[in-house]
Amino acid sequence: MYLDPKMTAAAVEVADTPRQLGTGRYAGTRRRPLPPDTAWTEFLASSRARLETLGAHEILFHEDDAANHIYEVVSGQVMLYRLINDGRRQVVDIVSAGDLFGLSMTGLHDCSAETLTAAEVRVLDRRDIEGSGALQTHVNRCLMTRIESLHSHTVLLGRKSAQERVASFLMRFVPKRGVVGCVGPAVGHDDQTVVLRMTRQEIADYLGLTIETVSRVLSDMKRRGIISIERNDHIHMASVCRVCKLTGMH
Amino acid sequence: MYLDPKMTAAAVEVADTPRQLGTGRYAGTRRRPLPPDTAWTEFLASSRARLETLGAHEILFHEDDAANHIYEVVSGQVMLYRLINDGRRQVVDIVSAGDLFGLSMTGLHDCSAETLTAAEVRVLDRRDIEGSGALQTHVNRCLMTRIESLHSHTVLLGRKSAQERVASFLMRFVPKRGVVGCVGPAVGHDDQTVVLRMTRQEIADYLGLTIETVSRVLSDMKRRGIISIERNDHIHMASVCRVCKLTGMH
DNA sequence: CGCGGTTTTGACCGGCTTCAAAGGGAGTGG
DNA sequence: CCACTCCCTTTGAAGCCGGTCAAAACCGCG
Repeated sequence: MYLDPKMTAAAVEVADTPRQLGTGRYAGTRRRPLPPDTAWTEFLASSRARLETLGAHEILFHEDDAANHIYEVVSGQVMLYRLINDGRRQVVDIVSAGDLFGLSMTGLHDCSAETLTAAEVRVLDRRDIEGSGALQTHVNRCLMTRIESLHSHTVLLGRKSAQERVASFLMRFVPKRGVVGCVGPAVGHDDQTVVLRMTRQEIADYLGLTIETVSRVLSDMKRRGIISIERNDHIHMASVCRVCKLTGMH
Repeated sequence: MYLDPKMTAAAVEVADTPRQLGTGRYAGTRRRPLPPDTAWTEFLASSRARLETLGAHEILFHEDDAANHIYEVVSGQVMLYRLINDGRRQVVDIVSAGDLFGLSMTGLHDCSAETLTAAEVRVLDRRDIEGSGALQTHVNRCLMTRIESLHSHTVLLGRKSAQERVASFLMRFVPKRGVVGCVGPAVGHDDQTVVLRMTRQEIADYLGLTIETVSRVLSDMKRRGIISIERNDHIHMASVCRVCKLTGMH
């Protein structure tokens, strides 16, 4: 049911790059919390928007379906993925509370959307937001955030080793570190438990790896005392800082 | 000056995927030409927008620079890239005529921008567009297009072999095929010459490969009669269709 | 012709995939 | 409570793709 072996990331010369860049923040999205957008919240209150409550692993739409609605994650997480004909899958994005998804320029969805966890999703008619400029401003901010997140993920897929990918992935779930902007090495002891609400297969498809490699990297980190795993989806990091150092950003 | 070896893409089971997806179009952006946006063109005419004319390999901004302007490509191509501290580089996007770039949610650019070719770029003040809803609509469309393009690139980096990446890259430059939406196998003979306005290093950094691998793949395609190379940046494809089949989308 | 840059080619190696089998954990039924 | 199944995960062994390092070829250009 599968196939194709594939590649290797590269080490790269940056010969003529003119200057050294700024502080090396973690590659996760450099997002800051969106300020409340009154036009948007008012719209939600008055509109025909409906709130859907979904269980884990429910599909919202498929690639190539007509894109007549846009979606806002209220709670939980949703993954967006693409398939290629021979069965390979790539998870292209993971969205959570406040994120918009399902917008399309072509009229057809360019990927499929499936909940990772139980989730609430607000479904809006595409045309309802197309009219209003004030709403577009909010949509805009969400799109820019997604783009910055995709840029980070591009670097991960193009240039990071398996270990760096898994470490980066773990850091995604640490509040105030990684994704939201690292606040620095954090004083005192610095342990943390993250809950992975994804199967190994989903993680692998997100990180551009195989299920076996993800498993091996986690086992190796466990062996080295960097993490401990309980119940398979609860991962305890003895030192967040140590994991962060493995991401390839420091 | 570099380093890290890296990974392998994966073959993936898609066990519980409910249905077979639609037609396998090429993974390049599924973009269709934007309809003329009168609000936008009027704005450009009346605004303080300035048009900059640049040579090849000029830098517009660096990662972490303040993002006070947004940019519109008028002609030529611009690449966006990120560096990680040890020198690895990943080109995260390549933009051309009509595309906007340099928008940021955080106030700082999340990547650097450098021209690939001689180019004209319109530079707009960030605040000039922030006010107007009508303009946001145009910005929105551009952002959605970029996101769809990034999704395609994510699949390429996460799941494609070196040969598939290079073939996909070549198809990018074939008008009416790949990027803009494949019009099908094309009747009659179907040869085409594309001009690569990028060095091997830039191509490698875009495709998540090394310079040597890019070179080897191209040599191999040449040996097999699929392409011929003249003057190093002119690549003649004997049959576009044949190259397209190597992209991994068919 | 010689020189500096990029590109190509070669030989080797290693990380990740592949293929295969063993190990858990949860649910069901006796 | 235990046996059994199913599914996911982990572990093992082997192979290959692409990276690494190094040298040769190419290509303007002075």
